[in-house]
Amino acid sequence: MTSDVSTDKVKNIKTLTAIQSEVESSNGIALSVDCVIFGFDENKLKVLLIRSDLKKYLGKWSLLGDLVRPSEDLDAAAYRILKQRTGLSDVYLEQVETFGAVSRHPAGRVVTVTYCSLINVQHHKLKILDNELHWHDIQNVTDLAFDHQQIYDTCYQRLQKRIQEHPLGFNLLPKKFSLRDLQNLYEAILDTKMDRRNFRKKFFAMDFLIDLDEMEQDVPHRPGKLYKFNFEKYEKKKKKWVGIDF
Amino acid sequence: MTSDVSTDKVKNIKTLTAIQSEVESSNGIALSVDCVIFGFDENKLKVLLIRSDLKKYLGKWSLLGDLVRPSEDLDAAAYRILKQRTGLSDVYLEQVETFGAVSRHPAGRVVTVTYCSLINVQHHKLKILDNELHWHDIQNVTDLAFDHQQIYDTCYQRLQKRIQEHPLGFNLLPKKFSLRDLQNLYEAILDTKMDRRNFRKKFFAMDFLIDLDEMEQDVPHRPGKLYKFNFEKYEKKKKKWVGIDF
DNA sequence: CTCAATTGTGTAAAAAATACACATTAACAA
DNA sequence: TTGTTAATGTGTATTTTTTACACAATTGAG
Repeated sequence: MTSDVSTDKVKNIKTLTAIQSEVESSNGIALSVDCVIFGFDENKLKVLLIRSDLKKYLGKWSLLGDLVRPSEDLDAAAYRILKQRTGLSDVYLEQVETFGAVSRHPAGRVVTVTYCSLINVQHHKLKILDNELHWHDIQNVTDLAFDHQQIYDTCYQRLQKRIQEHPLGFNLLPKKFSLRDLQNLYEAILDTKMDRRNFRKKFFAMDFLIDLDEMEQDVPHRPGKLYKFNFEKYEKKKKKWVGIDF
Repeated sequence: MTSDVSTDKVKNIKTLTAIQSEVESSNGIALSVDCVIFGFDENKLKVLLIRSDLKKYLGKWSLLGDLVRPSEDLDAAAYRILKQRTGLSDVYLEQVETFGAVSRHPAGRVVTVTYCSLINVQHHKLKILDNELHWHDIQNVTDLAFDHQQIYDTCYQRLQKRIQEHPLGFNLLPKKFSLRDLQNLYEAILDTKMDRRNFRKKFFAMDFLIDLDEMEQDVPHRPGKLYKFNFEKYEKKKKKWVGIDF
């Protein structure tokens, strides 16, 4: 883990204004990566946004992104952005869609490849030192800068779909969690209520949970058991995986 | 319908060599679109490929693609390629994934946005006049130029998945078809055998088939009924659509 | 007229999803 | 210490969905 992300930011992260000048000086199509970074905290699904520094979008929030460097793989660019902004590496990242309407960016022709990322807010919490960067409840994500609202909507829908096919949710939880935590997460992402007994049945049947023989602490009621996710077992089964159903 | 696609081609379609010089003269990242165009003929799933004209890939087959023009939307570029190559417009087209490894193209940095397209071979049949362009059985698609094998594999997997969630198969069939045709199509795409009775049951339950009160002609056995697909009804239901299961 | 090939149809069995209730545990307040 | 609160942990019956499976009817060909 790096010691100070804010320093990195000042040094390495281009502002949108800087991007603008780069795009203008180019005579072709510029390529960027934008990340929709999801987190889960206080039983709410959150997304990490930054304030736009373009005049046109003054005060609006936007996704985290940057231009792709000439000798950088696309995925590497997405990882770089995540690392710079959250200090986290080794996180879940999935390419979602590429947006390339001619006039989507006021600075010129910028095509953007978008990625969806799931991170564990506990691990990341202390590293946001820039007050222009905030976790937003997904309820309140409206009217983003550029075409970022559309991008965000697409990524959120993708997340909803993917989490019903693969147990990705674990990427959003701390290492140890209770089944209630897990269900809260699924209910937050899918925006539904589920039957507690059937939910447990389904997850136990999947057989990806390792019982830690520990209990929740400091809860004002009967504590639940804690589990961790069996990533190895999932990776093995993933090839043949057809899907979960909720 | 345009009268002569081959003329269009000579005038408008860049060769890969031409792309190469464009890429080399640029100092940034070039952006292209590649299309995986699927067809269905003689009960086999086919994909449209063209011979590479790059020395490095001499004799190998590659996907149909072109550079994106500076003032052209991404989707428009994909439609343009389809129109130029098949003469067809108004076809099913879906963006699949963007490939951007630094050295994926020998001519320089070219990031490519890939699209999957489904077309009706009957409508298109007469328009291939270029003998460097061919329909290939999907069984025989191996060792494509560039990273096109990977791209093709990704698109084929996507097709297999999508066709189990949405009734896209109709885009590959003629307007009138029998249930046997439909089942042959699904069996070809998914590479499985299905129970005839259960297959029929499932499709009738979906309620997207319009009985034309016509019969197959010139078959050496009892002829089957012909149907057409109810696109309007599907479009209405699509919003709430969760998925078919096969 | 018979043969070959394929269509069209229904039902029973198995599997999966859903609905639903009560005893148990720990923290806290009285 | 005891009762209250708020949640955990568990099993079964019902419904729905999926699967497996067989036989009569139709057409063209010989």
